[in-house]
Amino acid sequence: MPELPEVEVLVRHLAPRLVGRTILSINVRRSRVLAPTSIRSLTRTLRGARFAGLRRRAKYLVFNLHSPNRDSEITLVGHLGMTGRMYLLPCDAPLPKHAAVVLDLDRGKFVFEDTRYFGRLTLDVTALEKLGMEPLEAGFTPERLAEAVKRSAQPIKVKLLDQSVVAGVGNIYASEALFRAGISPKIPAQKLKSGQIESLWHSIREVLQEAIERGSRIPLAYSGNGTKDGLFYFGRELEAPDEYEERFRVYDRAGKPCLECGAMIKRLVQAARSTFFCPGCQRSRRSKFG
DNA sequence: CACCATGTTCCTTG
DNA sequence: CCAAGGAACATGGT
Repeated sequence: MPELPEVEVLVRHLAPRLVGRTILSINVRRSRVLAPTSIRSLTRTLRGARFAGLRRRAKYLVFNLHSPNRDSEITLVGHLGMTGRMYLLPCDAPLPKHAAVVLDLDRGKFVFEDTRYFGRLTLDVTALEKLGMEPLEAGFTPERLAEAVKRSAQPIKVKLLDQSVVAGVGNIYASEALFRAGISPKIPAQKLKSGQIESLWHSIREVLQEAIERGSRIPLAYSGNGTKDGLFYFGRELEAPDEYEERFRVYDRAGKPCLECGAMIKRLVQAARSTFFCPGCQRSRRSKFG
């Protein structure tokens, strides 16, 4: 679920439901997800605080709260890791097996669930300081992308996963963007021509923007017993069948024909992650349109 | 049992 | 100091 588009859709969903709510109590069931914040510190800081805002930065959710007791502003940082979810439930709803943190609110409760517990909900803000450009914002230009990448010998696919360069692109959309740009994932970043950089810049934005738009159209599923509030879910069963076909053009399609040229989509491993690409459309020399 | 999984951080090596 | 590679984290699906 969680790359930039999924987090963006989640933030848009949660923000209006969360802002204005007050935290009555904090229930930490897996303290690892708070690290390096302690249970005591989180509990003391959040009790009585009210949600004032929510925004996205890369794949992070940034919650702003106000504490009336201490008259101070609080920043709470969330990350979904690989399997994290955040949603609102009625206060009497049963908790999922892997609920990591539960915040009881003045109306309902906020649940952070994460089967693998790679995610975070913490007062530690340092991760945000290391992040690079927001690909959908004005500061992201072909020139800045070229500058950020021109001294790296790393394969471009690996470079796209580096959150200090372009923040928010993950393993799925890195493969998808390179496919659309007609660029081989194996090319050393510094060897990209300016035309390819421009094409890649455009593809990154296009792929992310389209995913946000698709995610915004998918109805959210709800956990709990028929009570309809808040479980964000990106399951294929919720998507129209015709849309599922178009969701990814190369990701997880190894061995299937390329929708553009019919060649067999291939999988390779880079930096211990799977990369999917079309050997026909993504040559090492030039972009699709020369 | 084997391998795979939408992510990040830490440690080692060069 | 930096770049790059790999293991670790933890659980579940196929």
